[in-house]
Amino acid sequence: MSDPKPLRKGEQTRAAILHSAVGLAAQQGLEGITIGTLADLMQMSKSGVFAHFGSREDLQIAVLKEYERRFVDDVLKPSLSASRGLPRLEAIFEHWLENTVVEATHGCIWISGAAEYDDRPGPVREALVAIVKAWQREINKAIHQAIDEGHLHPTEDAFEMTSDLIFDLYSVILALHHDARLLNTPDAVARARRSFGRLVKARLATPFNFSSTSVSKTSILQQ
Amino acid sequence: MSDPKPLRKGEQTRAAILHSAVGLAAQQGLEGITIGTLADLMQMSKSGVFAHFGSREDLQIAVLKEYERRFVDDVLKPSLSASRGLPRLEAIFEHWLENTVVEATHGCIWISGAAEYDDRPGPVREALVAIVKAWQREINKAIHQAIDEGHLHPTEDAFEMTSDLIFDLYSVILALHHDARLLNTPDAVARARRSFGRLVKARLATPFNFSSTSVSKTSILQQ
DNA sequence: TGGAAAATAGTACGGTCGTTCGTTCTTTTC
DNA sequence: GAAAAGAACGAACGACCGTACTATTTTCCA
Repeated sequence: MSDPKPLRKGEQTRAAILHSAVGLAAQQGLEGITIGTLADLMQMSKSGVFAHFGSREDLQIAVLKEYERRFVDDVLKPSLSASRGLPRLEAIFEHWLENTVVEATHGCIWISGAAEYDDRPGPVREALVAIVKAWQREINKAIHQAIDEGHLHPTEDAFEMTSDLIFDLYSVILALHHDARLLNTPDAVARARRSFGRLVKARLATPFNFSSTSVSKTSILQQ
Repeated sequence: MSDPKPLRKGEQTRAAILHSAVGLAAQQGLEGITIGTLADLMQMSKSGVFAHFGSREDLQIAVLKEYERRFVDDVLKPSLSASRGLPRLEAIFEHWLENTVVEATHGCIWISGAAEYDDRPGPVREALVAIVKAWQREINKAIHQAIDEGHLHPTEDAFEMTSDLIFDLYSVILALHHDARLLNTPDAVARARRSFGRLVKARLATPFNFSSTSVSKTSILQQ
């Protein structure tokens, strides 16, 4: 599984450039990425930076994939230690929320990318769409598990219920990103948590007396 | 009230440029506005276009204000004919929704602008923030009227209830914009309408038997 | 440790950008 | 209808863009 090769120099710098590029994209957007500024940041020549990626477009796609890798590490993987069902769904949302607005971070490039590429066809847009859809499939899985575990109540149309919930969860994150970053609303995080609580509450399998044994003590619902 | 002056030539072209610029911004974003492309669009020289606005930045701000003017005309004003309270709130949401994803339109520049300027200080960002906040104040007013009319139920903390509802309504529009434009989800509009229905239903003053006399027959809740 | 291979630098090219400036054409006013 | 004011043009600027090419330096392995 682990690669024994001692990581050649080129791959090292490539990774370092990619690291800077992700940071740059989080501030300026994917379209804000520039070979020149990246070269300044790395204290390298433009051509030195350029050589590691075939083109600016390939660089942008590489940034998207690197961001996804981090997202999986920071949001999805830690949530898998929570038990299947509602606790895991809550963990996913909480990590997602923190990843979206935490101080160090400068915005989610999926969200800014959505605005940048929704009217601009091409490989970057396609990569972005594929990544977002993959993430929504992960949420979908977690919701279905919560139904299977008897935590959430499926309506007659289970597909509609699930996709509506994904829509609603995503919408809360989008609004959090909007309010926290554009409007600087101080309690945007609290609002997002309350919204999540309402969304789940309305879909609980056993309303108003959901047993605390099957849900973690630190459930978001109890806040 | 009406201006008797017969609208000088310069003001005419300025308005025409602004019209094109709003369309351009809706596709490419405010940062996608370029004096050159605008000049091509208008079949004018770059300097001819430029002369009507002191700078690109002033042009961007002018575009924001023009878009706001249209938004008020297309979303707010038509909703004022619905009766105060929940019917008007529903009308506002419905017009807002249609204005966000209707075919002819190419995205909402407040939403794309939020992603473009959330990390970029300056006059354009300030103008955008002021406009968004003004719109949220309008929603706030409509919600308070719905409470006063006895349609919506205020919790103990009325301020929190109101700002949470604004957050939730805005979030639905953001997710609609995201799903309809980036992901091309075919039934995004239907999902958004259902989400709105749930948001209102959970806050109704008289749950589950809300009299149809005080709410318009075509209430979104009945869909 | 020498020589092939990889990584980085340097330079240049054709574009586009916002903006400036002086000129010319058009509209308005008396 | 002439004079004043306004509107549009055309060319040029400095800056930055992505990319192509060649030269130089560094890294790696036999």
